[in-house]
Amino acid sequence: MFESVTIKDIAKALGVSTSTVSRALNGSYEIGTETKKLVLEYAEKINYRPNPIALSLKEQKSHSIGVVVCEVANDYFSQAINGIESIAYNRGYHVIITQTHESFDRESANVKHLLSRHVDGLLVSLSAQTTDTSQYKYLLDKGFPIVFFDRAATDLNTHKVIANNFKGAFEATETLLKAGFTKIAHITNSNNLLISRERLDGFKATLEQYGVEFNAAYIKHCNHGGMIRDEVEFALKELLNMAEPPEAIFSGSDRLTISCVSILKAMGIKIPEQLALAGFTNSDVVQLFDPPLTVVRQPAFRIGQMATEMLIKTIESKWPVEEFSTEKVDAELIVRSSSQKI
Amino acid sequence: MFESVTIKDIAKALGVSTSTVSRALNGSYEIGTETKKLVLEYAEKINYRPNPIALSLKEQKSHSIGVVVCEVANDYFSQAINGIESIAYNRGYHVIITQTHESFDRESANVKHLLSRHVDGLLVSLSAQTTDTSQYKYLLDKGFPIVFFDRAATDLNTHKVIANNFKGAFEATETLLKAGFTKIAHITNSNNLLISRERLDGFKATLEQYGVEFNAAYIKHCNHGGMIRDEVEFALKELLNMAEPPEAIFSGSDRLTISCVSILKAMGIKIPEQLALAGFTNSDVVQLFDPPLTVVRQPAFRIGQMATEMLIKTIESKWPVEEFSTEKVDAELIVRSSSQKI
DNA sequence: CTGAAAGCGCTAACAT
DNA sequence: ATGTTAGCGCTTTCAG
Repeated sequence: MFESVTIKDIAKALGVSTSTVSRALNGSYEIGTETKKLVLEYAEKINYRPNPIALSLKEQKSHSIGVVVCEVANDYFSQAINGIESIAYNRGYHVIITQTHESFDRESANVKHLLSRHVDGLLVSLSAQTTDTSQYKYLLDKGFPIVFFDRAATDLNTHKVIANNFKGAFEATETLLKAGFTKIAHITNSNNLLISRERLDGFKATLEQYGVEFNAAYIKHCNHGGMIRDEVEFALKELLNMAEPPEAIFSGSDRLTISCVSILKAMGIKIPEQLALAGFTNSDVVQLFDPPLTVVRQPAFRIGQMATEMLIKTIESKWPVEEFSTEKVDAELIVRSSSQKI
Repeated sequence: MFESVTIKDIAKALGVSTSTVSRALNGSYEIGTETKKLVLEYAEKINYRPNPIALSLKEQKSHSIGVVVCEVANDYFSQAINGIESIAYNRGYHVIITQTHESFDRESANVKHLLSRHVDGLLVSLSAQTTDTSQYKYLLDKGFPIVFFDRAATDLNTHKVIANNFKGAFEATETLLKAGFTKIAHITNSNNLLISRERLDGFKATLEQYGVEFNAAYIKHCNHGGMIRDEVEFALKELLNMAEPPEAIFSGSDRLTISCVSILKAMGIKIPEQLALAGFTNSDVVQLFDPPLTVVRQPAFRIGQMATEMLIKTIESKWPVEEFSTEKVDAELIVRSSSQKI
């Protein structure tokens, strides 16, 4: 490896012991002011940097946190990672990112891999396929710090940071209703995901409040979260081929919203004339779409930051954490023309 | 830390020495078949995983690679990181990502931070502000492995993976010329970046080949690479206020292309009727724009993979690497309506 | 074929 | 106030 200065080099150069150097560097009181100054100056001069690996071995901490997301190349997650990174960096942690590609097996393998790397804690957003959360339960029971963000597990007692999905879905549905649509379909991610269930609940609640009857045939679950285009296309075609096809769609995830636009365009369906659309997405370019999209945008950066703050707090807590909190942050509805009645 | 099984536990349980266990685990030949089997089985049974931190300390290798990019929340870089991750994961390396936000100071700090973390090598894409590459020179001279991707330094002798920027720019300009535009402006990133210079060269070469005179006033450099919207807006306004304003724009980066569309829309300028557009971007949703965008798309995922393969090869090379190669990969021109003459 | 011991860089008792 | 030493988990001479 690229050679570097050790505490031993300093000790030798100054004719003191390594422990003296260590004490000086760590600002211990039981050391002479003179010696301390000497060591500090010399260390500065030769640009000494403690070896984090040695520290990790000693402290049994790696100062790294593992991140599990479905994919990096996704507006929501890349923004969240940006937030995670910003906090972790400042707190001296580094971030190891892994992707599940919505597969439970990949997710399990990633968690194992991260643990074998001795990460100090985990920031996870479940894959769409995941129903078995026992590996997390096992870890949490042992006191291992885990914070879920966005896609949390319902049955696990730990810190969570999630968007107010119910409210976001409510507002999106409401804007569609207010625009004059009553036959509204909802295309959403796997029902395994809590976010899907919450968004569906928000959707239903809005209909109820506005006195519109709920039609179960208008709900389509895409279990791969839009990763498979055919799945979305199939759902869309089924909806359009109904005796009474919907007039509007509320889509429940980043990828689904984009897929819907893409597929409808390819099919020659005009938005919003033939089918209006409002959906969750964190893409910042949807106002440039044809038509500009009405979206629910989550504060992904902030969510990443909050989750990381909670995780580091848990990691650095002296006592086993027993009290867990769930932070809920509001998503923002941005109304544009895709949800307007022409 | 979350407890884990060590070689010592196995040794104790089996009544052998730690070195025997180590040898068995590492498939050394100087060990009895019986003992070996015993150890292997027991290790398997109790799910033993070697401590990577201890290994790192011993081997003086961290099995991690540092990545320096301007930002994660950018289509090009998130795709590249995806590629980096895919290779690194398979080769047992983990990836530490840092962002410069186009600032030289952040870049320097990130490199220092990564080094203090003892990464085994660096994958870097320079910030738009960077002109001083002496820190990399210093490291390279010491034999430290660095691979540049996308935004490489000209004066440094090391591995590089870049897109064929000249060709990409040539084709984009050509499609504009063939559509019938002759007054073409070029908005690009800081001239500090080699990619900017190569793209400008490609632009000039096309004009020359098609016998169109080059007009220096049609070249606008945005030194913050589109991070600052006003900068792009100012450039665009200057162009439009010229006595002979351009009929088309060729934009030289992801962020600039998107910014141009966004600003022109806000200004009420119709694309391509009033101003046609073709530009570099890796966004996968630009065909949904109004109008669908003509773009040069780079194989970012592949570039990330190649750079990582080269880096790991260099890291694991027994002998100091003296021969460096520059891999050039083709970008793809995708023609859509933003570059058509109406 | 196997065990003992040193050492990677650092900290923290435990001496002096 | 400073030095000595052990130990974190592992590999690797060096003995036997």
